Amino acid sequence: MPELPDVETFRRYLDATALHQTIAGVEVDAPRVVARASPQELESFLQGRQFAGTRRQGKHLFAVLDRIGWLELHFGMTGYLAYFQDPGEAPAYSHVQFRFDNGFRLAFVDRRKLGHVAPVPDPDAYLAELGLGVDALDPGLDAAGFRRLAKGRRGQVKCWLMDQETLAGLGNVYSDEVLFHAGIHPKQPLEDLGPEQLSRLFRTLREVLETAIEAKVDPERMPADFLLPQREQGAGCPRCGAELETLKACGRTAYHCPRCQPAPG
DNA sequence: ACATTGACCTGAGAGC
DNA sequence: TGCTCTCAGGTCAATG
Repeated sequence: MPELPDVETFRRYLDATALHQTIAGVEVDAPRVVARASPQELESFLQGRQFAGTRRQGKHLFAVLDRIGWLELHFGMTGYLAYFQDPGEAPAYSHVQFRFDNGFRLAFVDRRKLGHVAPVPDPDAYLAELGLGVDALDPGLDAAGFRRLAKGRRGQVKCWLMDQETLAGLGNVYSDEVLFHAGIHPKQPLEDLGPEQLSRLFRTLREVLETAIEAKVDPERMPADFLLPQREQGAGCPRCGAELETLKACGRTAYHCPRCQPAPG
């Protein structure tokens, strides 16, 4: 689930709920979800501090802590955030809970435990270590920059879109969505796309991500021509009605419309 | 460089 | 109903 639009939605949720409150304690019920530190180290890193703001790069969310660095939140496949007051309201799988001195809590919920939270005392060094590419919504990225990213690269366009070291933020679902709206087959060789097609792909990508964020990643609020709500066996193309097909690309299941996204070659 | 596979975890849904 | 199998929106390491 958590790709760029989802994580951006979590970021706004954190901003709207949990900023500027002193952290009284941290409760961890699944130590494997805490990375780069023990639960005790995480608590001492955070105790007495406040989340002063947030940043996001690709699928990584960072809560900025005054002076001492950041807290990283990565959501794996099933992670999300929940803010509540009564401990009894904690959703199942609330593996890490940040307890604030106003009595509220922010939970990092992650059923499959493939995500993590981690203290980041040195943000610059950590970002360098992550090696993430430019955020897909970075205002400094334009069509020309996007074309430069593709230069000299080969392989299937879907795999390239999902490569976090090139462009950060797209996963299986949104790479499919973008290619669907661009009318490009997932296995289209990147090297066969001309400059105009790449520029159009870039504009489509931006539009899709922004639209998903506006819809708060709720499939019900997405435009009628979105593929995402149709991700199930036997569903029809929201544009032409043809039966959607799946294929394997980069080891993932890719949904596409055989009519709107003709096979290359 | 690029692609595929299995592992990491755990639950949901299908099929028997 | 209960069991077993397959699959799931993310990464990472190992292997062609």
